[in-house]
Amino acid sequence: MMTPDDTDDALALESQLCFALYSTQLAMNKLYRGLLRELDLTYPQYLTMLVLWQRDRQTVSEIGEQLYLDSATLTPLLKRLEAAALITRQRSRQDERQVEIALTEKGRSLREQAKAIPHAAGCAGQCTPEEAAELRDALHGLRQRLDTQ
Amino acid sequence: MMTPDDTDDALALESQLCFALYSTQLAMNKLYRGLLRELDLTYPQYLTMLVLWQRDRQTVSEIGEQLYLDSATLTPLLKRLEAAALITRQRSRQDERQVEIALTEKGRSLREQAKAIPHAAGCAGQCTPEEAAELRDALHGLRQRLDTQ
DNA sequence: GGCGATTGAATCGTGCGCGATATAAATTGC
DNA sequence: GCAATTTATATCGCGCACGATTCAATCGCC
Repeated sequence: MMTPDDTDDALALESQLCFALYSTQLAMNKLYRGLLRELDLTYPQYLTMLVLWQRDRQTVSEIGEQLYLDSATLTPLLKRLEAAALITRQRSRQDERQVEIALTEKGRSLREQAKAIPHAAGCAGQCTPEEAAELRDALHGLRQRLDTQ
Repeated sequence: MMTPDDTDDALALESQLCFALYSTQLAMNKLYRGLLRELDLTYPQYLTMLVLWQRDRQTVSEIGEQLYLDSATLTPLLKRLEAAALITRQRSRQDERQVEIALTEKGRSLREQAKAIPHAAGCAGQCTPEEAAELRDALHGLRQRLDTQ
């Protein structure tokens, strides 16, 4: 049976997946702000460093593909990482349109301090590795379906 | 057995729940940008309207408690909703520190157009209601654990 | 009644995200 | 070989988020 406010329920804030995602991301951001304070990184800067720690020397758009960010976001962010002496930005010789991002020694060595962060975050979320992996995979699945729209 | 790069795996971008959350939220935001274009609302503005459609006449901090946002974010956002003639902002008589936010007739009537959005978003995410509810609850649980840290 | 503490909103500064546009380099087509 | 198109990055403008601070109103306490 259809009640008059079935559509009301659909518009209820707490019933919506999108708000669960939004507010949890806000909380996660807050958590990482604290964890990253002593590394002097913002959360998107940390993600960028993760990408470079996995593979050094990438172009702006290669980094962007992995983070789902474009140059309008990355260029200023990378300039700040450069100002912090964690990376260098240099035009490619082969293709002058591209800018190669490379870690400095300081950038590489920051990785040691960063190693503690995933575990600290896991503790804060009070997730077992299995729970975390399951939720992660569900989110990646959702993102993929959203991306292909 | 411990391999030398166990910690490397922990720092891998795609292995991290936080990045799954981050990138899925970016994708969700992009989806809503499209859906909300004809309502002339941003996504945080839409969430604010959801709060007010559920209960009219709330103070800035009451809205903030539901959205997990503070006045530094809400005040300018609410001023934009006021400029769009969707809400009014008025100092409370009883307590002059508070500002009461109320829907205008235009704000109330926008709800009719918004009714279509949750369903459209559900289709885009290609989730069954059950999947969506399960993921939503898992996220709310995580957020709660993150908040109480 | 008066005064220090608290509360609610606003303001300021910084750093994302991203649509739109610009610019320069490389590639394609003829 | 050169004009037209495409590609990679940068720039601009706007709207969040949020830490830090300010300011006025209210509360608590004597």
